Amino acid sequence: MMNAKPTHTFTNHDVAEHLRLIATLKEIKGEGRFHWLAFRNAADVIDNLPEDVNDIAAAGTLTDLPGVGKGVAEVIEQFLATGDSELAGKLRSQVPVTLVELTEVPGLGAKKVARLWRELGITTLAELKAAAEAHRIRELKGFGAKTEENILKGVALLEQRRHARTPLGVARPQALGLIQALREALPADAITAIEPAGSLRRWKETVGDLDILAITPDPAQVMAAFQQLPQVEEVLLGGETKTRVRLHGGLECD
DNA sequence: AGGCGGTACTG
DNA sequence: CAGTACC
DNA sequence: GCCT
Repeated sequence: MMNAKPTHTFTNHDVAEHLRLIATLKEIKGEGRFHWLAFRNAADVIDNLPEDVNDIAAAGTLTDLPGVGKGVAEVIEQFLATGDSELAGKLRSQVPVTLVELTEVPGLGAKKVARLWRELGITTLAELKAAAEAHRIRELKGFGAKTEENILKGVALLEQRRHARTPLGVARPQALGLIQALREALPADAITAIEPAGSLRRWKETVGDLDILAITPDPAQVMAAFQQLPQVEEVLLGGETKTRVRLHGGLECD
């Protein structure tokens, strides 16, 4: 039986990444929020799908998926068949794809990346680093010395982290440990619900940081307890409803 | 046709 | 305060 | 863009 097992078989994750690429390029291009957000949402849906997106496409029921309408479905079909899409192609001709990695520098979003590109001609991490070191960034309106420092830190972090992501097998037990510790540190009714989020929740093979989500009647109490856990090395940011810390070992956690 | 979250940091 | 970035 |  020649039952068609195409040479180009793409996983749900491949599709999701393609949709994310489109979303980011659209965002850099300056399209309105909801245009690109739709693609990012759809990407998350596909990424978490238990079924194979190839089967769904074959059945012609892509648009039954939440967040997948005519536009996204079209892109998915093209991608599954060719490994690319017209939309992505058009976007690539308008925006350098290398800008996408700049977007991964913490503190840099699409807006800033777009300006760095148009106003300073920066398209790569190396160029970004050079410009920051030469203090060319702070010349831009809305950018300051602090932003420049953060960019330098961010680039360094990215260069390291790129080759040092944490395996799920290490990260998950740590997260579960934090959750348990938090529960034990507080009265039972202080936390309505608490669970891993982000890449942890999506069972990605490696994670860049830990995300934990808690539902509580008293956020301040939980934030305080979180910051005082023994696992915490340094509080990077402490808000009323959100806290970011660095754990012993370097892993960061929200 | 109309809606599409909320907070924290920077300048 | 406005603009931006992130969860 | 997608959903209601």
